[in-house]
Parts: sequence; C-alpha cells; structure tokens
Amino acid sequence: MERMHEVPRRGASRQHRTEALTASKIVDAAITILDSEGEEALTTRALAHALATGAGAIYHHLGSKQAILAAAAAEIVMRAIARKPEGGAPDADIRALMLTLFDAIDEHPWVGAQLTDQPGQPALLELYECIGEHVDALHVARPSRFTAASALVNYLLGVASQYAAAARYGRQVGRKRILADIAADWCGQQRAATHPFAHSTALELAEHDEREQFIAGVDFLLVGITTTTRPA
Amino acid sequence: MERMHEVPRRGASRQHRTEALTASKIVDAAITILDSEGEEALTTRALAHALATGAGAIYHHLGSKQAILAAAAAEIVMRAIARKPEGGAPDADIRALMLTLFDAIDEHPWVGAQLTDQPGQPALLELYECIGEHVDALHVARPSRFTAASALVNYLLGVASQYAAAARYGRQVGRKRILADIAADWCGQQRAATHPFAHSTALELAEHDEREQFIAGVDFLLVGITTTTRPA
DNA sequence: ACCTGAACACCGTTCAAGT
DNA sequence: ACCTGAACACCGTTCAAGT
Repeated sequence: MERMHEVPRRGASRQHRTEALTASKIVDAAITILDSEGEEALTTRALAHALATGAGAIYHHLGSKQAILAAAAAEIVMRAIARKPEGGAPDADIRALMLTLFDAIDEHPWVGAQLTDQPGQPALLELYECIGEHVDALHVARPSRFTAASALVNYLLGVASQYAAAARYGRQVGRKRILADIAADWCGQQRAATHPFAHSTALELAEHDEREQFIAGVDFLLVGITTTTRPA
Repeated sequence: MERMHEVPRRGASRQHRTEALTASKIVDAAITILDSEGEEALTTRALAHALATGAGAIYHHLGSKQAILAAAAAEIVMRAIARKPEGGAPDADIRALMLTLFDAIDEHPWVGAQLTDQPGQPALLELYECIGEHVDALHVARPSRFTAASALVNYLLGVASQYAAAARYGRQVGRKRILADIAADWCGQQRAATHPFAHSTALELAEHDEREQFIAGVDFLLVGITTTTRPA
C-alpha cells in the first residue's frame, strides 16, 4: 500500500460542536476541503472529522456524497453568477459572464468534474439559465436560442473538465507545469512524424495565456452565433 | 447494503485460458464490459473473471486501472479516426470528422468521461492531432491554429462528458428519457419565474435532434474561426 | 516470465443504539 | 429529531507463492 492518509488535520473544529449541524454547514465544510486539499481528500470520514461528528450525522442531513458535491458545485456557480458584471452591450456582457465562470472554475477546479458527474445537476441549470438569458439579449432568432446557449455551455464544460483533470493529477505542481510536461512529450523526436500538428504547436501549449485562449473560443462561438442566427 | 453485484456472468470465457494474456486482450475485454454494462461494472474483479484469471495477472501487463481505461479510450478514438471520411472541401471534412467522433462517443459514452479523467491522455493527443490537421487545411493563420483546434476539442469534450454522465445515470433508461425528465423539471410551475430561459426552452431540450445540435455548435465555431482568423 | 488469489488499506453507506 | 460510530459490502492494488 502506498496510501497513507493523515486523517487528523490541524486547525478548525476538532472540538465538540456547540451549534447544530445543518446541510449548509456540511456543504461549506466540503467546499473548504475540496479547495484546500482537492477532490480525492473529500471522504465522508474527512468531512465527519472536520465537522467533529460521525458519518451518520452527515447522511441525516444530505442523502449521499453525490448530493454534497452537487450542492457544493451549485454554491460555487451561484456565487460566481451573483458577482457577474452587468449593463454593457449584450455581447460584452456575455463575454464578461463567461470570464467570471472561467475564473470560478480556475479557482475551484473540482467544480469542473462535478458539473458533468450526473445529468440534471442543479449547478448546470443555473449555468444554462444565466448563459441563456444573455443569449436572449443578443436577439438570437427563436429556434436557435437553445442551440446557441447549449454550444456555449458545452464549450465551458469542456474547458472546465480539463481544469478538473489537471487539478486531480497534480494540485501542488500547478497547471503550468502539467502543460509544460505534455508539451515536452509533444516535442519528442518521433512525434514530428506521427503527430506533426501537436509537435508544431507544443510551444504554444506550454506558453499560451489560458484565459485569453478561453475567451478566444467564446468569441468564435459568438461570431458564429450572431452571423448565423440573427433574424433578417 | 443495497448493492448486490452478480459477479459470475453468463457466456464468454469462464474456462481456463489457452492463450497467453496480453495487454491488448485486457483492453478488449475492458471495452466489452464498458460497452455492455457501463463504467461502474468495470472492476478489476469483473475484468479478471471475464479473462479467467486473477487480479495480479492484469497488473502484470498494465500498471493500473487508469492505464486500462486510458488505453481503452485511445483505442476507441483511434478506431473512429481511422474510419473518418476524406477528400472533400476542408470545412466539409472537418464537419465529417467531428460527426464521426460524435458517433463514437454516442456509441461508447464512457469514453467521454475518460478523455477528461487525467491530463496528457493519449486519446486526447490523437483527437487534438486529427482535429488540428483539419484546421490546418482550412488555412487558418499561424498564431490562431492552436486556439482554433483547442476550441473545437474543448467543445467536443463538453458534449462528450455530458454523454458519459447520462450513461452513468441510467444506461437502460436511455438519453431520451433522461432529457425528458430534466425537461419536465424545467417545465415546473415555479421555474417560469426563477428560470425563465430554461422554462421556455424545455420543450426543445426534450425533443431536439442531438446530432443536429452538435453539428450546429461545430458550425458556430467554424464560422467564427474562418471569419476571424483567415489571413487577409 | 507469467500467473494466482488471499490480504491490505481504503471507500460510501447503513443502522442499532444513544441523547 | 438529531446524532454516534462500529459494521457492512464493496473498491484498487500488492505480494508471497506457485508454474
């Protein structure tokens, strides 16, 4: 066995609780663990310990680990949406919204995995709703609103799940390093023949600005959406 | 406990093996289980049983369960790429390629989860390379090739991970039913006030053609890419 | 070298029992 | 009603032992 989890953690609440446990306290504790120690560190045992309680108490308030994760992801998404900028031109607003969501995922990469863990995720509804309302402001023709909003959501989900993967793989290493390692692989001698495109873009993979790249993709979609679906 | 896995399965190889075990045989057996019984059914025990061997034999050929899944996903992606249509106009070719990949994911939805399980996934390199080569054929200006290819890959990953989620949630139920259930939720009385966009597009969620919707998103991206990045 | 399968260190979840 | 924590049914992985 290589694993050696140190369950007892310093700080916070190892004392007996004084206030009653609530669903929202459980979710907050889960977010704290997810942010500071990553997806894999969130076990029912670690959560029970952080809350100074037993496993059963958690199940009394929230029915499953999936429910905790779904609630945690919804909380992060709703916080992000709440601080979205407002009142500019429709396309500027949608860019700003997408960047706000990107920043939230960059800060809480585990959300990216959770968004696509189960269908009908509450966080996904919030995401879709907010993006959809902004698409409406673009005056996209009726039958294309759904398609346009879905395309933006799907693109965001793709980026988000890659962030989650990188965070899972090496939290302390950092994305920069992970991308550099992949780029080094793509630079390999034999790759030039077998994977010429990857080989020739390896440098960009290692050095590009990820936020800029993200918004460039959003812009591709926005151009496509506005030039294709605007009513005549 | 509610779980009651029936490990002994009918048919196939419950006899002793006659030929030696190989990595590719393990991967093929894994694909069979993943396709027929879903992600959750692929345990080392189930795989060992299907191959009429012990757990250790599998670890002798492939170092971890993640390695098996990565190899299985790469196999599916490479098979899909191998049968991609060729020789039309660049933008027609890239649409055909994306549809081929979409169909592969529709048929093997677990691939969608695997693509974003770890960074540096071999399947992802193949995906990126093939899409990138097609972007090159579009004569996209140098500095934007990487951005354009990444946008297409990210969009595909977003769609793919949603397919994986639906398959995980209810394999026998079917996507159609899962989407209908979500749509029913969005149609709820109180949703009209809190989530007007979702409410007003619920019908489309339940009844839209998913393949058509997918390619519409690809078209948004292609229009954006070609009108934004073509050299003057 | 290749394989076997019991054993190990975990998981999420349940449930009798306490307050 | 709310909570406790031991117990249950799993996991992925290892490793001494066999061929």
